[in-house]
Amino acid sequence: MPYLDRTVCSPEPIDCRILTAALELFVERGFHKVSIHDIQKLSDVSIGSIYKHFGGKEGVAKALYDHLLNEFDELMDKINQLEASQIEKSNELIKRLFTYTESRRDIISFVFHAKHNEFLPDESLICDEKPFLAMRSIIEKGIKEKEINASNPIIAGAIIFGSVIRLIQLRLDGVIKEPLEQHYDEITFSIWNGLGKKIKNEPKLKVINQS
Amino acid sequence: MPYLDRTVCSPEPIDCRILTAALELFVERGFHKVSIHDIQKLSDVSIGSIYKHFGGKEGVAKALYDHLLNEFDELMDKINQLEASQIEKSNELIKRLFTYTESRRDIISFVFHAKHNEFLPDESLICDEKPFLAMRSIIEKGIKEKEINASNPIIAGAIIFGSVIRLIQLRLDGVIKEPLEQHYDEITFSIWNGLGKKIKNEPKLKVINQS
DNA sequence: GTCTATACGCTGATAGAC
DNA sequence: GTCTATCAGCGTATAGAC
Repeated sequence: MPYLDRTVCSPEPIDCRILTAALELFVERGFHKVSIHDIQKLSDVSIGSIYKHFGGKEGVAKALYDHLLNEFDELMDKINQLEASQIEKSNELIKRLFTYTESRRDIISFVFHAKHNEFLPDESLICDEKPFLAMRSIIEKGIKEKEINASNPIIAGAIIFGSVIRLIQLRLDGVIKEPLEQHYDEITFSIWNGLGKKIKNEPKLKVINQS
Repeated sequence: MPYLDRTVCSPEPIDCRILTAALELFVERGFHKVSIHDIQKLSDVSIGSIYKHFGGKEGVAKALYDHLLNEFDELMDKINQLEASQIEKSNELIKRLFTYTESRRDIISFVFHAKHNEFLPDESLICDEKPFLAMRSIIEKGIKEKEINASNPIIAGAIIFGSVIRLIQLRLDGVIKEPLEQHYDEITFSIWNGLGKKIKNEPKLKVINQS
């Protein structure tokens, strides 16, 4: 996957150099604490060129956002092409996200850790973007096919990927010391089978075991 | 609970007026898009006074942060005084958070939706603050007392409260249309009993039913 | 303690040379 | 297409009157 990477592309095209530098800075300091001059310095591309290519700082952020969402969407396509149950597809996604959290933390950080609406005001919510709709659609199918036991796909999605995103954030913040891959089995098991022991609604549990 | 509230305190002390206005603005636009002049206008307190009281915009944000964390900490104290299992305590917290999300969305938004490290650089991570440690401690006890079935309290906490925080965010963003209280039963059930139907590790499920 | 007016620096943006 | 020099505006912070 041709992710933006400062170390890989050496005589990179100029717009790639800009985006790569911007990603690094945005993740490190946050959008608002990065100036055009900072991007200019790190990318070694003149301010004029930055304006020519992207029309300003917001334009750089938007291009970066679109580019990374596109990469993420391609990943979702691959996952959707798998011959697998919806839960297996979800788990594959979780595994890949954990791997990227270690290998490309800047990308994961920008997509999942940033408050995009603060610097992309016109942008629709990230959860309405294509790859996130694909995620939701997996959950919907899972519910329809009685694989996932929930009444509402949005809520089910929030529970599943809320957990995953939180784990990723804690890992990025250094609260979790070990790579998340290491906890993959426990996490997916917990998500799909629950953490609880004391069960109030006994009847419902039986539904879970049935079929 | 004496939360900051513009409508309640009418001839408020000056510092309360500043904090209340700041909270409103920070939540609406985000910290970086609010200027001292904006706070001055809304609070109707002069810039000089704002500097005297809080030493600047960051100072206002820090005071707000401390104040709200303190309120949250008092809530955790109350919950910890309940004669209840750890799961019941967690559920009580979840219920209260859902209620506040409807009644005091600004507070919830500032505490859970903001990226504090972007404007409070020296501040420790929010998950290391007192009330969050109290949350973690509930989980730890739950695991020790074999109430919660997990090996690692941080991961268990991430799964439980990651879900909850995500739901709150989706509610604040308007993606979830109904008040979360309405989904409380389904959510807590899903969190504690899992979403999955196909269970790979049959043995572990039996452990869940036991005792 | 509270306020107003002002200074200064930084940032985004442009114009024009190469 | 790429760059440099420069400008205008905003936002923080202060000094000093009341």
